[in-house]
Amino acid sequence: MLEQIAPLELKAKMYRGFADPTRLSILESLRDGERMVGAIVEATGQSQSNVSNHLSCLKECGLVTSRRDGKKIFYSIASHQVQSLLNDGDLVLREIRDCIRSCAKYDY
Amino acid sequence: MLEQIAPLELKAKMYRGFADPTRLSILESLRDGERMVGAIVEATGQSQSNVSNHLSCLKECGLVTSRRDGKKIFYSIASHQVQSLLNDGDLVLREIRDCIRSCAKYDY
DNA sequence: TCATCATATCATTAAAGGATGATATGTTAG
DNA sequence: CTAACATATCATCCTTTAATGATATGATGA
Repeated sequence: MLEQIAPLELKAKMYRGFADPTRLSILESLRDGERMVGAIVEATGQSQSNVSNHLSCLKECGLVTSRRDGKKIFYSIASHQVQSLLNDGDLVLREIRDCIRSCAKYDY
Repeated sequence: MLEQIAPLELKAKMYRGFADPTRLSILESLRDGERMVGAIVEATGQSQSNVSNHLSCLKECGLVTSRRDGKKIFYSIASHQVQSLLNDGDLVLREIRDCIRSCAKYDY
């Protein structure tokens, strides 16, 4: 099954990691450096279980990495390339800010 | 309402344009240059109404632009910056291809 | 004006997706 | 060993999302 998945769908799947507000807020909280789960929970204002759930997926997708230090687990952005994508996202948003604000779809 | 939407949600909203397979295939079909709707329909293999619906949203969000030539409407990627984001997406995907393939979420 | 071409819009439906809250699991100090 | 800390997992539910197919709208040539 998965062997036959087209690159396009893989790519869309990748962008999904950025397209959900909770996930994006997690990634944003990690831009300045690694954080433990508890800190991500505080930074994002989401429930611990929700954050854990999303982190699990982001990690499995390869967008973040983790390391354990005793009871604590630290997460960080997986690569410079992911950071670069986030930076580009900022630039695009700057361009289309007014348009996207007025679009009625995806009213978060 | 919309005035109060946080930048994070705006950004997630922007990434949404890339995270849906149909939308992404539309954007991908435009990377080499502008196309009329009919051609996008062929390139993506989606129904005309579905393509139109997504194009409408992509346009309103500012990710694509359009011009009319008689009966035909041509769409193109809105800016170099959007192209750049697509390029970065390719690079990230290259890095995480094996991981994301194995992730069970978003089985397109 | 009307038929044809090209595209946009709309109502409906089925499926996907995300959050919650309880609970399970892993680590560690006393 | 046990309690406390930190995090992961799970079942459920509600909301959102995308596709379909019919139809509306716009442009044009005869």
